[in-house]
This record gives sequence, C-alpha cells and structure tokens, in this order.
Amino acid sequence: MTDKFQSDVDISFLKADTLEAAKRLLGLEIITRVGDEVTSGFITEVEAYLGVNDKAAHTFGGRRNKKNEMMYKPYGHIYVYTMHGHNCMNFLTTEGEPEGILIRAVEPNMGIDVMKERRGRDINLTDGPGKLTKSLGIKRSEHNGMELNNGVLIVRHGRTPANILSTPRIGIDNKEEAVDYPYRFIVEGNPHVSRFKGKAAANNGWK
DNA sequence: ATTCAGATGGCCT
DNA sequence: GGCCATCTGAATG
Repeated sequence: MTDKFQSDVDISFLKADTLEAAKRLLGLEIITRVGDEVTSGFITEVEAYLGVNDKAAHTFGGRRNKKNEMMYKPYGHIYVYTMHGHNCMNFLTTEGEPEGILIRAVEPNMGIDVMKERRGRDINLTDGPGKLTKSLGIKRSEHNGMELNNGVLIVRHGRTPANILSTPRIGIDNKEEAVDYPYRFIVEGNPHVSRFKGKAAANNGWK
C-alpha cells in the first residue's frame, strides 16, 4: 500500500447517491500515469449532474448518442467529453441511471513540473475542468469509459475539507430552472477552484 | 478588478 | 450550420 499508484479507496460510495458522492469526492487525490510521468491533485471542486431529470445533464430525458454513450455505464467508470476543444472528466455514479460528477478543479500535488509543461504556463494549472484534464494528461481517446483504479487513473485518500460550500453550477446559463440547483460543491476557501476570488483560507481550506 | 470576443473541435439537426 | 458542463488575452473601469 505504499505504492503511490495503488488505490486505497473503496469507491462503492459512488453507487448510492450522486449528491452525497459528490461531497465525498472532495479531498480525494486523483493520480494519473502517462508513460512514466505521474501527476496528481486533490479534488477541490465538483458538480453533480442528475441524469434524466436534470435539464443541465447531457442525459436529460434519456438522451443517448455517440458523445454521451459512456454515461450509461455503471458507477466507478469515467466519462470524458470534449467541448470547445477541451476535455472534461466525470466520475459516474449509481447503477442504471446516467448520472455523474464533473471534476471541475483540483489542487496540484505530484508532478507539478510536468503539468506546467503540458499547460504551457506556471500558474492556474488545474482550476477548471478543461485545465485539469490537460495538466493530468486526460484524453477522451484514452480515458473515456475506463474504470477507476484500473491502472491509468486512480483515486487515493488525500485531504479532508474543513468546510464544504454549495453553489449553483457554472456555465449552464441556458438550462432554465436547472441553472439554480445548488449542485456545485467546493472546498471553502481553497484558491484552486474556478473563478476564485478573495483570500485563501488557512491551510487552503483543508483540516 | 471585471467583462468580452474569438478560438476551438466534435457531434447533432 | 449551430450548439456547447471552456479558456485566453485584450480591453475596460
């Protein structure tokens, strides 16, 4: 268990309830290995997408197509889609419902130099859904539909949030009543989240 | 500090 | 052709 690329997390909590699972993801460390380069970050921001009843979800009303096909896999799988030329990653939840959790931001931990190289800049490496996938080397061609902890991407116990804040989701202004659902969860006071303003909390909001 | 237009690429209509 | 669960740099105040 001292292997940095071996999971120590029982991901069965993803099976039960998407909103609860979203909060429990905060603080977990996502680790990727591409070739011999290992990069990782602690999850600081997530958004839940509640499937067929959620107008903001790709699977609203049971929509099913080439892009969202992997959303219909069971919990513990990864859904990666591209938009505007960027990759975004979700962890799937439940069995039988096309629900998932968008990973919107992480706090960089391992392999920061590699992330800087992949991103072509030294700051703002992982504070957005398209940024973190680029920093961690996550590609649709290699990660879409894969299972967590199978060798390309694992989660490990990381840190514990001191406080969790919920807000409306970002970037879904055209989704009618769903724009107001408080399905975005962040580690309060952590600066590595989208649109961060103000001052970082003590210890970046971790216990 | 905040706002905004343009880039961007895959997939749907 | 048009739509996005986005990002960036430039232009503002």
